[in-house]
Amino acid sequence: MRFDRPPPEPLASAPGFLLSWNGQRTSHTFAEALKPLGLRPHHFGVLTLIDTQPGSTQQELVDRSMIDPSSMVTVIDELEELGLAERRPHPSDRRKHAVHLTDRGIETLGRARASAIQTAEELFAPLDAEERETLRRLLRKLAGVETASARPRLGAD
Amino acid sequence: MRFDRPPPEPLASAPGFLLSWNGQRTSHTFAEALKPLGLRPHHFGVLTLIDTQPGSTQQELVDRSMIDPSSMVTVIDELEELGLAERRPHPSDRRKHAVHLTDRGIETLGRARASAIQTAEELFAPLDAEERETLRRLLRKLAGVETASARPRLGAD
DNA sequence: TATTGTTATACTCTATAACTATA
DNA sequence: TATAGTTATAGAGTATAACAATA
Repeated sequence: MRFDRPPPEPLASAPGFLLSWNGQRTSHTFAEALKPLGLRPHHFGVLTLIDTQPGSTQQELVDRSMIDPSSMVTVIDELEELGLAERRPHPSDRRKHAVHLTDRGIETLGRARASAIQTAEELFAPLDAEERETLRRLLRKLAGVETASARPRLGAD
Repeated sequence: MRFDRPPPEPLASAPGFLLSWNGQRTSHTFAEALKPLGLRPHHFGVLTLIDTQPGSTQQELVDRSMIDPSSMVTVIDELEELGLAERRPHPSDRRKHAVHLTDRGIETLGRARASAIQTAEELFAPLDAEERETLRRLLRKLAGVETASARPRLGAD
């Protein structure tokens, strides 16, 4: 699929297609922005989750990411090869690993976040601040995310 | 990716992830709905385009669908195998094919549309009519679709 | 020379099932 | 018996480049 021009009619009039197209373009653009850092979207997502809760087990990361277990193994393998994360023995269960970020992982996550913020800025440029907030609210409602009071948002990706 | 539950935080707070997730769920749900008819989303899209402009060349379908040329060959091959479309000689250029729907293609397209309408109804159930229209408007703007006056919309997919 | 359609191929991503070691 | 992690494998989907026929 090409994303260098808007979808032509009659596709652009179909709400389902519109949503798919915007979603795919978004993933694609973020993926491109992460490439210079040697990362793919899953790497960024998992780095973020480890940062949020250092020492998570792989199973916990699976639950919080919607990535399946075998893919999670690959992602963490790659993060280790890149020197961004490491598996440590879990204190109380020898089956589990406690996954942590390395110093370099923390640095790289910072750079990835900056890149994501800039990408989001470019992607959402056609919308003003109020429209962006409306879109976010509608997408959360559509996804079935609990809208329990005002959670702090991530701003970036 | 699993779509049977909403994405957990902090992913659900990231506008880019939200958009990707909703888009992927939408594609996935439409794909599932089309399976009983033996169709994939590309089949439905191309059937729609042929119906809109019978006798289109494959290149025209490529331009109007954002499907690349070699994939278009496969899609039309499959539509022919299913007895839903056929390549006819182009009246003025022997390199080209004029692609038409068969009677069965027209019937199947009708069934696919009905299925798409029902799927869209289920997907967008969390939003009321006004919210759906707002979402559609914002997604069109985000995609860069020209909002030139009121075009008739497709209602369905 | 350029265009239309085709073929062959390779690549990415993901899903599935079977296996191990521990509990 | 059940769980955490791993491995191997297969499948879907898509992109790329080379090619033949025709303009």
